Amino acid sequence: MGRDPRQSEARLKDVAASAGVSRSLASLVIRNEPGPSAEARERVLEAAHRLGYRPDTRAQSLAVLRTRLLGAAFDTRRPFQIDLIEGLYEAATAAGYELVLSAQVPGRSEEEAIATLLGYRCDAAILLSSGWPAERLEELDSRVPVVLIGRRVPKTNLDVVRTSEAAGMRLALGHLAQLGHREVLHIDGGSGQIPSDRRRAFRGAARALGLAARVQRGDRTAEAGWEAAHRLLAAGDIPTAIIPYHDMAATALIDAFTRAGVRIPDDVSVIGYDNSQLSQMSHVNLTSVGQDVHHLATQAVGKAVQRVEDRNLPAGGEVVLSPSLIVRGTTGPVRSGSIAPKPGRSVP
Amino acid sequence: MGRDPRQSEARLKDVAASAGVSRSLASLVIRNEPGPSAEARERVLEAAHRLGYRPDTRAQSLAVLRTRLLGAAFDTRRPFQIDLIEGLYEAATAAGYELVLSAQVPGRSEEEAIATLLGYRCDAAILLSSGWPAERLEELDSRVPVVLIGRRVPKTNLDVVRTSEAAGMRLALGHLAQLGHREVLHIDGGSGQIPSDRRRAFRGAARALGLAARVQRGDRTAEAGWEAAHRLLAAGDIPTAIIPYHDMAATALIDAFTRAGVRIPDDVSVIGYDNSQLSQMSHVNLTSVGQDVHHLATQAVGKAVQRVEDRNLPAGGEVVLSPSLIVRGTTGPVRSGSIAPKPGRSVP
DNA sequence: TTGAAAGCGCTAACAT
DNA sequence: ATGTTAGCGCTTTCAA
Repeated sequence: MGRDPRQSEARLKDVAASAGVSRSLASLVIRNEPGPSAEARERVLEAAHRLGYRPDTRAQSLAVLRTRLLGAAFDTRRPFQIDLIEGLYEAATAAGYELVLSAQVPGRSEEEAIATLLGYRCDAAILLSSGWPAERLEELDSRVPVVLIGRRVPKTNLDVVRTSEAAGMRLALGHLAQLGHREVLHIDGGSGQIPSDRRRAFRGAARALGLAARVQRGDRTAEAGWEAAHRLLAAGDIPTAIIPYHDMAATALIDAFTRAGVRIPDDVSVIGYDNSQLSQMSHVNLTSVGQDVHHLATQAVGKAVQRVEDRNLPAGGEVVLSPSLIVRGTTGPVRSGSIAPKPGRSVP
Repeated sequence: MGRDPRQSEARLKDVAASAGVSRSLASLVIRNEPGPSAEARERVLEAAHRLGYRPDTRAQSLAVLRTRLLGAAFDTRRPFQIDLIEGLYEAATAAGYELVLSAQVPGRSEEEAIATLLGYRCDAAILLSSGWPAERLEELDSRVPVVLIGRRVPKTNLDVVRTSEAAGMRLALGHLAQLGHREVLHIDGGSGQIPSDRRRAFRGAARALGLAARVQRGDRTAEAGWEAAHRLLAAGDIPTAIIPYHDMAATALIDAFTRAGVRIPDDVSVIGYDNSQLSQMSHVNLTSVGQDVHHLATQAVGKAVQRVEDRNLPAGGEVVLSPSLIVRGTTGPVRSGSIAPKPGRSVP
């Protein structure tokens, strides 16, 4: 077996030797701790640079009994979580922690994603997509501080950061009511805590505003919007305002309607959910209930860090943020007169 | 400072003690190595389970001088790379490695993403989105085996796995030619290695097929498609076939056209690039040149692992895969007669 | 301001 | 089949 042609990774020892100082001195310099003389500092830094030295985070964390690592488990298939990742990096960095990602993908369960995080011994875990029941989450939380984003976990005191569904629906339906709409339809997200909360919030807000509320079953896919549109077209029963589960479904629904000659927002107003990159694209231009990703991420990291730094702290319960409504081009005043969709293509 | 109320993480030592065996025996059992008796095995496993033991990957890798970690640097803003991640997890797992992700996001440069990976001491780095020049990549490769996905790096022998742009454009333009199109337009992706390769491939394929080729400047955003469509509409100069840079741009372009009363594919055929989840959505139903994500990921992991296991191996150059054309609903036979787009909305 | 020594959790080579 | 010992790269007392 031949020797590695590649120069083996430089270690602190090498840097110290090369600079002619002890390892501990070199260590202090590298971590920018006070102590070493300016001259020693310079020599060490020079050597480190010359050798391309980079501290080994494993050894480092092993020695200090802390990883300063925040684990984040997310699902590649949920665009909203991708947005969240961006905010988490920023917040973690600001708090002096590193973020380590573990993805849930088809073929890699939440189970595995979380197990990996535990293997890294991250100081806390932030779960963006947990479908786990309360008990499992609580058990996990007894091993490492856990913060959930987005999802309510009833009957527990787990750390949760989420956006108020009730407030979101109040904003959305309030906007529609103001535009003169009297009947609203929600295409829901199927089963799961968030869809169910959102559904309930929809009903509650409609009742409070005196709007007639209808709910149609859907799921978390874009297809659900597409199918709902076709169902409505087939039934010839098209409400003046629709709130699909999220932006993806809303976009698909709009597309189906547009192709069928139903005009948005002239005939039907549509409000999405998540204010995702998709909704922001100018050709989509979707009115949407936005979660404040930045704030969500900051709060989650804040909670995590708090529990890491004071390990006596128990889980702190929910932080509920307010959403905002971003009014774009898919909502408008209700038009009198009936809708006469044309089947088939939309051009004369 | 109070004591941690949380039971401190169980260590191998604890498991061994609890099972009444030595650490090395416990280690063998945990790693499922031959040696320990069935009875000892059982005792250790039981203790491990009871204590919720999970090996510390840091300590493990430190001891074996290998992390069995494949680092992947990607960009959250590029949907194609998200798809790739899924494939990489699968391939890495199959090869007995773990995948560790490091994202490039607005506010976190490629620089930092890669530095983090080096800190983890991953055995090899797979770069999905490198914009680095050849020299920097070569220098990095001298520290740790590097495999690039997607991007050609001229004049080097770096490990690269990519899809042939030439073949992709041949497929796309061949399909269009067969449908009777005589003139094709490419909205390009601006500057960068991939856009430039793709542009050149477009021109080459058009020439070979005897098609009139036009190229319009764009960039890597969806907006570029939207804007291109409006430019064409304004100029009243709409070709019968268009190949935007990627699916996102294609979708935006189609949307702009549809709203203006230009029918797809009746008036204009459109082919996207990437066969992304977006293009697969039934309401988008976009004919698209697909890169084989699974194959791309497998090859990249294969190359990485090869160089990890035989560290004498030099970088192995390019692997170029063949794309395929997924024909969906946005391409059709060229129609005789001129296109008369209606400005404004699409319904009578 | 600097150095020596112990230890973080684990594996590996070598006893027994 | 099982235990002992040294060491992975780093930080951290503690002494000099």
